[in-house]
Formats: sequence, structure tokens, C-alpha cells
Amino acid sequence: MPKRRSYHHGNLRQALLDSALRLVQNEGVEGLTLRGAAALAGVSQAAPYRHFADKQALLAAVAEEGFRALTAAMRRAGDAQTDEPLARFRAFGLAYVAFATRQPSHFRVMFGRAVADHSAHPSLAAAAGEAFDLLLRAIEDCQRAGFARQDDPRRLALSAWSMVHGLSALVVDGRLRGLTDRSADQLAEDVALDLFLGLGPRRA
Amino acid sequence: MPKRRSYHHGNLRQALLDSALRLVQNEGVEGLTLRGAAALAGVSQAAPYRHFADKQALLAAVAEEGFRALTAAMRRAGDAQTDEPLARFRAFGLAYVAFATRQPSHFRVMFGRAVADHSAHPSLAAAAGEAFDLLLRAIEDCQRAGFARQDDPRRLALSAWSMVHGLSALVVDGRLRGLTDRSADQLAEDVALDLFLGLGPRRA
DNA sequence: TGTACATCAGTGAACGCGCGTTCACTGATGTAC
DNA sequence: TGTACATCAGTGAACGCGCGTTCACTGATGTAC
Repeated sequence: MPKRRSYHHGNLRQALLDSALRLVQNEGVEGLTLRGAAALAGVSQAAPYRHFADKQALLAAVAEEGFRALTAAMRRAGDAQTDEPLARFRAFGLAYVAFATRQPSHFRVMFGRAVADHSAHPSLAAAAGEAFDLLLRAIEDCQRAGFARQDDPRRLALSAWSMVHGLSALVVDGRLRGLTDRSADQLAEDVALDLFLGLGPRRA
Repeated sequence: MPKRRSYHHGNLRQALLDSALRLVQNEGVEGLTLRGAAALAGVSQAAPYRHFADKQALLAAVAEEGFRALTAAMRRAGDAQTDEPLARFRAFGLAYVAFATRQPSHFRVMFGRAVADHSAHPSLAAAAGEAFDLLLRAIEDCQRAGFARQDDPRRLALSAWSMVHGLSALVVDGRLRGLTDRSADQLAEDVALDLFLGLGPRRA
């Protein structure tokens, strides 16, 4: 919290976002308060209302930032594998789980009911859509290269998303404790493999 | 809210659970308050403390009840398919998604961070474990019958759970809105099939 | 270059609210004799 | 069968708290002339 010397902050909106994210990470979603974010940014409790209509708007902005970070992480992971569609797709899945387990609170804001209606925040909806599009295009690339089944790519993408999201949610909410000794990253690899192989018997 | 005529309630614990569940269903997890549950049960705000140590304990009891209901629903669905391991397994998955989409708030209490630590509530942990065991045994049956890959059954069960849980979470949190026209039940069938087939190309 | 003024980001005090929880109490129940 | 009494489930008032939000305000900024 750097001391401001001038009456105006200069970049309060971003500072509030940063403070909000720090609060979410340290205290969880329910620990995020407008007053807390304002205090952490070194500003009076009423100041946030110059930049956010209400608490929902701040939460939506945090979620949006989360989706951008997720998309960026996926892209980064995928770009290291750009030559191989299947490896690229797998990298996306691993990056998704890694993001969830390393930023669990952010993940919760993005997917929980904290922001009830994404469609009320168009830029948030757009950011979320971008992550899905990334996945969808990766599936289509796999299909073109013969690494994925010929079926509606949206359907395959949804199944993939479900699997990876489910693992993330279970890990983040601690529901796997005691059920396995494997780390979240190892589980992500297991799941990514099972996703392509299927649970059914190997058809010789 | 039937009017009590006697000073004692008779079965306040269960009445509080019922009220709590109703509140959760109508207002969401954050809408559940001890005071609200007490009022709905027709009792003073301090009365719940005779039956629950604190709010956490009430939430844990609601979650536990949820896991029992989920397990029962899965058993019911599976028993209709008892002859066929694969059909039984599939029925479990569909029942899981159906429970989540029909009792979204209950589902959130069970899996969200509302009850932070399951291990602090042994009977809750037991109820949750039972659902997973059901799934695990179904996988093992499939393996014995040659319908599932020979691999660590815990691993396969975890992948299956991830997929089905992920779809449930995405639907419940409304994150699929606009991405697909299919109903939750249809998506559950898609996912159950993809889970067994895998996304990879058909190996002739 | 200097000045008047509109703009608007931030202030600080206050509001009303609902919440979890505590506490001394009171009324009903059921058991021992 | 009747009575004394321990037990304990429910009462109602109160506590302190932190929250989102509003409001009239004030100080800084930058633009028009």
C-alpha cells in the first residue's frame, strides 16, 4: 500500500482490481468486500463507487481478469506445442487444471455463483467465451490431423471441458482428499489420457 | 409452518434441517441463516443452538443429507439396470447429473466451500465416501465383465467422476448458457458415451 | 503565459440492516421414590 | 398413584459487528479563452 501524496489516485480502478484479487486469494470470495478493497488500495470506502457501480461489478471485473489470465496461460502452454495438435490440446487441459489449483479463489470467482449472470457483463462473457473457443479450435485441429473422432466438435469440446473442469472443481474444493495420493498435476495427466482413450476396453 | 401448541417442539432438529434446505433451495447458500431457519421452523432464533453447535454444523448436516439423497438416487437408478454392469454405471452418471440439475443449491452446499472441511464432520465424510464407493464398485464390475479397460479402478472412477461432476458444475453454474442447445439430460448422455469411447479416433 | 471555471475523483460521516452468538430465564418432561 | 426435583429444550432481549450504499462535500485537473 504505497502512500499517495496527491488527492487523486491516478489508477484507482486497476489498484482496486489488484486489491480485490489479493483479498479473494487470502480470504476467499466471501472475504472480498468493497470496503476491504478500498482500504487495501489506500482509499476511502466510498471511492470505489467512482469506478464500479456496485459490488457485483467489481466481482465481474475480477472474474473477467481471471478468464484473461486463464486464456493467456492456456495459450502459453499451447504455443510450446504448436506443431502437434494432440500435444497442444493436452497442454490446454493441463494448463486449465494448473490454473485452477494455483489460483483456487480466482477460479471460484470465475465459476461460482458470485457473479450470478455473466450475460449482464458482456466483456466478462466475451473473455469466458475466448477460452472455450481456444479449446474448440484445438479439437478441430485434432480432428483434421486424424487424432480425434469425427463427431460434432462442440460436443467433444464440451466433454473435454467437463472432464478437466470437474477435476479442477473437485481438487479446488478439496473433495479428493483421502481418495488418492496423486498430485493435482498427475491427476490432470491421468484424466487427459483417459479422455482420449476412453474408459472402455481397448479395441484391438 | 404449523403452529406449535406445546412449549417443546418435538422434532426440532429435523425441522431445522428441512427449513434450512428450503432456504437453500429458494435463496441459495448465502441465503441460509440460522435465524431464517429458526423462523421457518416457528421457533426463536436461539433455539437452533440446542441442536447445532454453530452455523457450520447446520450446513454440514444439510450437506450430509444431500449426499444421502444423491446416493439413494444413484442406487435407485442403478437398481433398474442391475443386470448389466455398463448400463448400471451409465445410470449412475445420469443420476448424478440429474441430481445436480434438479437440486442445484443442495449440490452447491455439498461441493462448495460452504462446509470448508469435510473431515471435521465424520458422518458427512462417510456419506460422501459412500457415493464414490458406489461408483468404484460399478467400475470394477465393468472391468470384470470386460466392459472397461484393465487399469487401476480408482483412476478410472476418478476420471468418470471428474467428467460427470464437471458437467454438473458447469450446468449448475450456468456456464453452458449459449454454448449448446442440448438439455442437461442430453448432455449427460453425450458425456457418458464420450467417457467410454474416448475422444480419440476409432481404432478399427 | 495566465486565469476562470467545469469536471470529476476522492472524502468522511452516517444510514440501516441482518447476522451469529450469548445469556439469564422459564416452562415442560420424565424419573426416583 | 402422587409428588419432588433434575434435566433440558425453547425464550426473548441484547451484544457487537461489518457490510453495502448514500450524501453533501472538497480538492485537483485540465481546458477555453
